[in-house]
Amino acid sequence: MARKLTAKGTKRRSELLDYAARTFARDGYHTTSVASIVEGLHVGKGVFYWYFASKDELFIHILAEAQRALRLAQRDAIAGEHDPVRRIEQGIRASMRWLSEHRHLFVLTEFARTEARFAPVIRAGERQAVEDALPHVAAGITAGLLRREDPEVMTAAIIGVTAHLARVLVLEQGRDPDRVAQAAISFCRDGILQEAEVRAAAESAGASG
Amino acid sequence: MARKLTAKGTKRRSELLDYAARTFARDGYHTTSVASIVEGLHVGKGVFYWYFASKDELFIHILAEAQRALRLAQRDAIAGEHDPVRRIEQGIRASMRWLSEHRHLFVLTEFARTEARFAPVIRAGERQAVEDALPHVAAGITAGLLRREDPEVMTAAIIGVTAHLARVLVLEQGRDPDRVAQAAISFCRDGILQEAEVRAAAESAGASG
Amino acid sequence: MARKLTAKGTKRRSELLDYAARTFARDGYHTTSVASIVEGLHVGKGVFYWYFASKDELFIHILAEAQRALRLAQRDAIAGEHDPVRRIEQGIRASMRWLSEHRHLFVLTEFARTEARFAPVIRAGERQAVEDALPHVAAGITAGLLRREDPEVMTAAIIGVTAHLARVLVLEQGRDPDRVAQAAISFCRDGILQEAEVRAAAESAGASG
Amino acid sequence: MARKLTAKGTKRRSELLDYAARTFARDGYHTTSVASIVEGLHVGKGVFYWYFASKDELFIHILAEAQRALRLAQRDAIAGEHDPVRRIEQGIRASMRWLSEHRHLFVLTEFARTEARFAPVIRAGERQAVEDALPHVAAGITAGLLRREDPEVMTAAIIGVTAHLARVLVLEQGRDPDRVAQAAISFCRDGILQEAEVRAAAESAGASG
DNA sequence: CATGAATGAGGCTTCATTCAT
DNA sequence: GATGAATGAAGCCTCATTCAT
Repeated sequence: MARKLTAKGTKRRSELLDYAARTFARDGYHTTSVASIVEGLHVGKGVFYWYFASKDELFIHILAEAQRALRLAQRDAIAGEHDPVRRIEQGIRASMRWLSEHRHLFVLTEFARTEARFAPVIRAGERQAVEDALPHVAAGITAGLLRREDPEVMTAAIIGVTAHLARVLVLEQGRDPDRVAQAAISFCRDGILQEAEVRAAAESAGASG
Repeated sequence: MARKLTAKGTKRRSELLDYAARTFARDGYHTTSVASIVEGLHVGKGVFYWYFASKDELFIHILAEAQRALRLAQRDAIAGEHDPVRRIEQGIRASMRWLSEHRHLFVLTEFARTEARFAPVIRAGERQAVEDALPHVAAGITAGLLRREDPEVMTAAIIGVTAHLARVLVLEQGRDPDRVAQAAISFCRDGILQEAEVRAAAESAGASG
Repeated sequence: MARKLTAKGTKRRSELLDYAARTFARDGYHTTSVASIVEGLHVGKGVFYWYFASKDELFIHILAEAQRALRLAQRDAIAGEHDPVRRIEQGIRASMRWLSEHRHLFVLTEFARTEARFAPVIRAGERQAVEDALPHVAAGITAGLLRREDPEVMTAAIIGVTAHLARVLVLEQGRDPDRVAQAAISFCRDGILQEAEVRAAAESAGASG
Repeated sequence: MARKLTAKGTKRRSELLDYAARTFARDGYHTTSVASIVEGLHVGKGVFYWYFASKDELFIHILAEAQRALRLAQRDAIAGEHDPVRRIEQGIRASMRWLSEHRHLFVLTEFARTEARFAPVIRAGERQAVEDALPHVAAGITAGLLRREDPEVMTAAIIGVTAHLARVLVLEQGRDPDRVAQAAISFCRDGILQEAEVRAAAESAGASG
């Protein structure tokens, strides 16, 4: 494609992208037909194929755009921040908020991973996300702020926690994204284990009790 | 359905279940046709519908069976264990191993979540998983071994870490599941933050350095 | 076919015929599968093909049997009767009662007429019915009891009235077959027109009124 | 459905309707595949489903349209006529002619009655037909022109005679519809019985002979 | 740019019939 | 005689895509 678009054309194109994304997310990619998309927008089928070469291409556009937007949100969030730990925290907060506000795009990402044609797009995006976060983790380790563990593992774990809590607690259970972000941060920072001293106190109390 | 099956029939049914699961996982559910399944097994198309009412029904069987099997593996893993923390650790290890050994079923689960008719199955399974793990987390908190945080959040976070590391590090990168399990456990136990004392030492060293 | 059947075999065969006939009538011939018939009788598919060469053959048996039975009922009804008009009346009564008691067979006959493979069976049966009734009509004309009209037309008309009233009033509306038979007889005998004298009286009354 | 159709589209749609109706009538509804219909019209399979949601829906359209057309023909036929008896006669004539000219639609109606999903359409149409004719019969009775019998029964009988003679004498035997209509009228008006006086004369003659 | 119409491969499912045991 | 299993042609329908206007 890469057509030159008029102002109206640009608008049409984003209408298509947005409506398709929401419909794909709600009904599934395969379950949504091109016909239903153009019907939903009250336009002819020609419109669709004027702006996009194929249904697949449209979907890949949606995915790429979503990844770009999330990355931007994360970048903005850590812009003025220099402490590695707080950068990570801000990243988690921004991600949680973005996933909450663009839940339909989140769902699409999860689907895309399961189909051979789209998986590479997602994997590339995820590698990118890891590469974006890795330096902060590494810096945190170097600065002695973070444990001396494989930084790639740590990064992946943080992403995993964030995504899963976003899905289960925010999207499915409807909890407040900022609170869930805080919980995710707390979990990632300190884990689940009680601090040694407190634990010792509790144990002696338990023994004496 | 619910036919009476002979020994041969039972075998055929599992062949179908297994072959279909692997093919769905490799090529995607929608991309795999019933025709290709029966061709792959060198049987007539009717065989499929002798054992299953529909492609969807077969898929739901696969999902349910996978959830049951993972749950059994987890149950076995914590059988002889009474300490809540070690129960959680064993659960993570067992899950990681199972997901690594049944990666195709893991992939299917992730897809199923993205389609309205299958999502309920997955969500039910996940609720079940949370309910299974929750008591141990709660017991750990009561015993003063775990931080006094929302146990449901903790449980969800643990599941999120485990699943994500399984996918990225084990399935995609091919790392050893037991090592990844250990990393997941370590992350979940202690988080990423360096212990306060070490941190203090590092900071003073950094200051003096 | 034409197997020699044991007593048990004969029973099985009529069970099949009866169950199939009722199911065909209720659900339609094409809509009823051989599988559903054997399932309904809790037997294997082999049973079906042991007694009948094909689904079509079974159906044709049902049709032929139905026609034979109706014909017998009619024959019995006029057995002791020698007056042509009363023979016709008794024929109508017997038919109405039989159709009411074997409504499922009636429905099948109507369907069979609409499919090229079965239509000839029905038409043959109907020709037979006309041939059976024709002599009585002809005798009635000769005896000066019936109008001097084309006897074939009269016969067809009588059959038409009987069948239609059976379907609409007895089967659909659930009226009493004997009453409907009486109405059919009355209609066939005298038509709808008021007798001339009564009509004349009414008209003069209307004129004076 | 309920599409906006262009002139060309409207034409296509009627082509489909007409061709399908004739083919269904000739070969049977179940025996006629959608594939054979579109092949017969030299169009792609999609065309069928562009205009109709399903084979069943198309068929129901055909039935409804047929009923509407027959009703119109009847209405036209009695338009200038005020005498109840002549209205009935004209109705019979118009019906006979219409059935003869649209024999394929007649056949479809008869089939439709035998399948659960179509039967309601037919029954509704038939109720309509009875309701249309009933007033004239009732008026005839009130005016003293027709016998004082259950008008619904009379109406049903008239319809039964007309339909049956149309099928057997016109469609199957190829007789002239107007002559058959006349015979039907005569039958319905006067029945089969010879008038009393003629009968008496005949009997005395027979006695003396 | 846009529309309604058309294409036709391909998908899911049914089902009469046959067969090994 | 009888069963569960298997066959595979054929049916209905969907849908991404193309095209004439």
